Formats: sequence, C-alpha cells, structure tokens
Amino acid sequence: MNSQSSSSRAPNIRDVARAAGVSHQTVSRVLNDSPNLRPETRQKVLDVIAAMSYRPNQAARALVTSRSHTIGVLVATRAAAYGVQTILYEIEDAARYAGYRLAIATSSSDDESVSEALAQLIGQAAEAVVVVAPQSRVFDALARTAPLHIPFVMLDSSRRDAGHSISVDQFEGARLATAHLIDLGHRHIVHLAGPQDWIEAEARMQGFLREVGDHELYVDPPLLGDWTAESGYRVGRELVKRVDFTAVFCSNDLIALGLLHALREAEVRVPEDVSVVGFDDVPEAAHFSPPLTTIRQDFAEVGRRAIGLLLAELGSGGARHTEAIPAQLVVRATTAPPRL
Amino acid sequence: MNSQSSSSRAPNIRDVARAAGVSHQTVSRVLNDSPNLRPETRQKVLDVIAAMSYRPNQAARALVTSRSHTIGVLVATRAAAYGVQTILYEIEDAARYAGYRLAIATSSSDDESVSEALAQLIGQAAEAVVVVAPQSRVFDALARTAPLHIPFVMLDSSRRDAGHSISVDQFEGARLATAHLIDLGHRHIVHLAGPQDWIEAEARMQGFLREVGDHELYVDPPLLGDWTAESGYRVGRELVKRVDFTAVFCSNDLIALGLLHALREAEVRVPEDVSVVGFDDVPEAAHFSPPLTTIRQDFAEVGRRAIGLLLAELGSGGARHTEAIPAQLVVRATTAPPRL
DNA sequence: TCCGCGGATGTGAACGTACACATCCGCTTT
DNA sequence: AAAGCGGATGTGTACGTTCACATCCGCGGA
Repeated sequence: MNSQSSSSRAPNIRDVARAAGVSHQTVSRVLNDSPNLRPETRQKVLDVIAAMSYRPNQAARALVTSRSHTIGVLVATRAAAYGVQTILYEIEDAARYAGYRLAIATSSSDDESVSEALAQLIGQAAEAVVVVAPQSRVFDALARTAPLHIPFVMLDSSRRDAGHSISVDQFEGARLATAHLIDLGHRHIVHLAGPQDWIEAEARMQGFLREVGDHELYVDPPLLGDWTAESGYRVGRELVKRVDFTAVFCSNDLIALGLLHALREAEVRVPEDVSVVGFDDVPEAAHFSPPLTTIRQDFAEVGRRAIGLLLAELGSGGARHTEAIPAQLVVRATTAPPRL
Repeated sequence: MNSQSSSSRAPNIRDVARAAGVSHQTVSRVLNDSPNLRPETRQKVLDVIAAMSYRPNQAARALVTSRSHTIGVLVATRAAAYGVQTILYEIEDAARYAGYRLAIATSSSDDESVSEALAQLIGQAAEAVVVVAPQSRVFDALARTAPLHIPFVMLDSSRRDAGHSISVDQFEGARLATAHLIDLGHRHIVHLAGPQDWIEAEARMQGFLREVGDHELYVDPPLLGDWTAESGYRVGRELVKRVDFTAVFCSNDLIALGLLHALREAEVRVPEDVSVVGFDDVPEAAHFSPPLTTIRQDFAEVGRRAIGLLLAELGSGGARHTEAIPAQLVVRATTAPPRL
C-alpha cells in the first residue's frame, strides 16, 4: 500500500479513480461537490485523494471550463504605497473568499506599459480586472486599448464616464478639509496639490477651489508636489519665503510631512503661525510633529467594493454599491485659528 | 474579409492555421520562435494572428507543457508595508522580464493560514515560491508543511538552516546603529525592539546586544513594539518616565516616529537630551522631526536577488548571490553626543 | 408482473496546445 | 544519376479535466 509511489508524474483523476475502484467521472463529481453521490463512495474517493495527495490540475480545469478563477489587478503606480497596499490586501481577501485568485501586473503610466500589463492579465485569462490607476493618462490608455470583454473596475478614480469606478469622495473630502480651515477663520489658504495628471489630485484641487470660491476668498494658484514628502519639503522651502498665507491644505499626508519639515526649519510654528491639513490619514499621521489634521479615506472599503462589484457582474453574487464612499475629517494638532 | 467574426468562441491555433493556409503545427512554431521557418511563412502567420487578434490559450499551454510560468508570492504579513511593497514591485519587474507571471497569496502568520496560502499557490502550479514571511512561526509552519518540490526562497529571514534565504544583514545593521551611538559617547542605550517572533526583530536585537556587550556597557532589557508608530508612542510614554538613558535604538523607523512623538510631548529634546536611531530608512525618515538617523536597507536588491536565485534554480539563467546584502548607516539629525 | 422513474455511476468526447514523428523537397556529394 | 542530408512543413496524439449523454439499478404504481 504505497500511498506515494516515486513516479515521475503527479497523480491525475484517473489514477485516483483506479485506486478507488470508481470511474474518473465519479472522482470529478466528488471534486465538484455533485449532490448525487452515495456518501460511502464520496468518502472512499476522498480517502484515496488524501492518500495519494492528489491535487486537481488547474490548467486542465481552466482549459475545459474556460474559467480561470483569476482576477487580474493592474497596478499602474509605484507611489502612494499606503493606499495601494491596503486596497491590495483587501482585494486579495475578498477575492479568495469568493474562490478567486489574484494575478498582479504592475506598469508605469504610459500607454504602452499599461496595455502591456493589461495584455499580460488577459493572457492569463483573468475573468475580471481591477485597475488601480489613479492617473488620467492610464484611464485614457485603457480607453484606447481594444475594449475589454470582461468586467473591470477602476479604483481611486472619480471619473465615471466609462466602465465602473469606485473611490472615496475626493471632492467632498477636499471641501471638508478646506471648510475646516475656513471655519477656524483662515482667509488665505494655499493648496499644495498632487501631480496634475492624477485624477485624485485633480478632484481634491477642485474641491478646494469650490469651497474657497463659495466663500469668495482669495484663490492662490495651487502649487504642485508629486505625493512624496520630499516634494512637500521642496515646495515648502519656497513657500516659507512668502508670508501672505495662514493655512495650507496638502493633497496628501506625505506632502504635509515634508511641508512640516520645511516650516520647522524656517521656524514657522504649526499651528500657531500656519495651519496644515493633509489627506489620507496614513497610520503615521497621528505621530507627525505636530500630529496631523487630515482627511481619512477608507481604502479597505474601496477594495471590498471593487471585488463586490466584479463578483456581481460575474454572477457570483457580490454586492453592488455605486455611491461614493464618504471621506472623514480627523482633527489633530496642526490646525488652529489664525493669529490676529 | 471580416477579421473578427462575432463568433462565440475565441479563435484557436487551428483557426489561425486554416486562415493562413498552413498546419496548426506551423502556427505553433511561429508562436514558439522555432528557427526553421521560411520568413514569408512566419510573416503570413503573424499577419493572420494580428488580424484575428488571436491569443494563445495559457491554460492549454500550461496543460501540455506542465509549466505555468508563474512564480508564487506568499506574503505572510500586513505590517511593514514599505519593505514588502518595494520588494513586491521589484519581484514583479524581474519576474516579468524573465517571462514569469506573479501569483500572490496573503496570509496571517498561523500555521493553517500559511499552509492554506501555500496550497493556493501550489494549486496554481507555481513553479517557484517567494515567501515574504519575516516571522519565525511562518518559517516553522512552512517547514512543517509537506516538503515543497519546487524552488523557493524566503525573504527577510536571517535563518539559513533550510532552503534559501535572502535578506539584508540585519545583525550587522543593528551593530552599525549601535556602534554609531557608542562612538558618539553614549553609554546607556535602550533598545526598542520589534515583535519577538519576527526573525528580523530578533536579529536586530542580537546585533544590538552583541555590540553593547562588546563594549561592556550596561545592557537594558529591550522593550517591545509591534512595528507601528502607535506602539513606539505607547512604549515611549512609559520610557520618558525614566531618566537613565541617553539614546534609543528603535527596531524600525515607524517605532522611532512614535517615540519621537512621545519624547516631544514630554519635552525631551532630540538629539540634545536623547539620541534616536531607526531602521529601514523609509523615504519619509528624512522628514521626521528631527530628520531620523537610521539604517538603510536595499529592499529592491532583495527582490531582485530572490528572483535571480529562483531563475537560476529553474534553469532560466538567473544569477546566484548568496552573501548577505550590507546595511548602511544614514546619519541625520536625531543623533548627537550625550550631554555631560 | 411490468413499466417508468430517478438516483447513482460509467463512457466518450472535447477543450487548445506542444511534442514526437513522418513526410516532402531541393541540394550537395559521390 | 543515385544516395544522403537537412530545412520546411504536416499528421497524430497526449496533457487532465469537465460536459453531455448513456447505462444500470431498485423501487413504487398501474
């Protein structure tokens, strides 16, 4: 009774069938939880499967069913690590729970790279694709690519003019941040924006401009960062040469961190001289110096909804939420009324 | 000449062959870059392939060749986002360059979860596995699992007693950090360690203890954090009640951030009253308050070597580096000689 | 008693590709 | 001129699974 002969070939369904004294089809039925099976037969087969440590061949399965049980994830950025990673973990969880595997392809934001990554996913027969691509050019590249014949969803994109899109409400989040500053009494607020081609950055800027405009405040041309603390620091060093503002709304927490660094270097006190608001609420924001007032995004919810949407479309019974996820203001220690 | 009939079935190799007036085997030869083909024949086939937008079926290919061209990545943690993400990106790049795809499975650190994730990867017929699992229990769980018959490599693990392991030299890195503090004149250094079951945390602690021991300095029992800024803050608040130390070596940058927060709150000046050293050199460390002296790890190199090792073992010509990757001291503004 | 029915199981084929081998052809070599 | 050779191409089959359909069996109702 050698349960594991040292053969060169892995056991297949017929080997199992032979050992169990049934037909290969019966084994298949066991594997696929067919209802019409005598309990003893099922158990017998299961025992043999365990004894031979048989594993169904996914390739063969995929070939005959033309279903890969794979969801592709296209990550079109290396920046914004916190959000992307959180979303990724959540997607993996939700997908696995629904019986799907994940295939990941990364790319830069140029057309060629995006469609290459997409081709890779399609080549793997992904049944659906999640695009974590916060840049509008990625969005465009995707639109330009031959139409996808599979369900897909774009994350972190507020544009809803094609396919599906899920994101935290960036616009409202930015308004929340700006309104907070205005409520405190600030009248001249600078916006330190993210890269112009990022949809989120654009939405946050629009939210800021709208809120400032609604209060008929002076609108300063937004300054540009690239999401990194380094860029926040760089822009911050220029900014401190001016003395005409009392608050800064940063497009993300890292930029805010860099800005805080520049302000501290220039001996500008926060929040006494200048108030600062960030965006994202990364876990570290609570420990910045001073702890950062910011806008919280529920990235995990984004990931969950993405998979829910795709599963619904694949007919596997996922839920379908189309409304935007609200952002939330978290007040800490970088905001205070301006000095008189 | 309808290049794309609205048929229900995707074109297969025989459809292409028929349209090109050749045999299916000739098409296969074109797909696999066989040398013995008349250039005109090859071109003709390529034209037809493009016209029909034919894509080879990976499942069929995998079935017949029993090669999946997939490398599995087992991520057994949700913490330590920066390192993991950097490694992941680099692995994806290197793998793609070598013609491999990535399958990702995440897990917690308990046995069941790890072997479940591993089973998932094996089920996908991964040809090799990269285990990003810095916890010793994951290591153990893996060892306890039925022996893997495929090449695998563990990252961020300094234990080399089974399989392959690639990591930055944590032990030396910790010595570097500690030596820096001792050189400055510190005689009572506290170590704020990471979770005990993490191999890296253990190695860093050992490095610290060795260096301190070599100088016959007083050794304080290390305090424990969980990698997060929050834990650094929490421990830091207890720590400031004591006044018997002049320097703290933190097991990672986030813990250091939390500690800096606690110190600031207690009006302990850094580096005048207390020096602080971190570990990792996350991009934000340069903008902490004050900018953090820390140990830099080349995570990208870790990822590259991992794939190189696996490819070498798979016979695809990757390079084989077995030596540890050196860590590097980055001196910024949180370290200074102790006050007299 | 016989028919019909439905649960349990078996049989054959198909999925789309690569591999082993066969064939064909034109050229060189003897 | 015949044999040998190698490049170019074609033929048949295996890979491991699921699907469609066939078969078998025992039981209840006419």
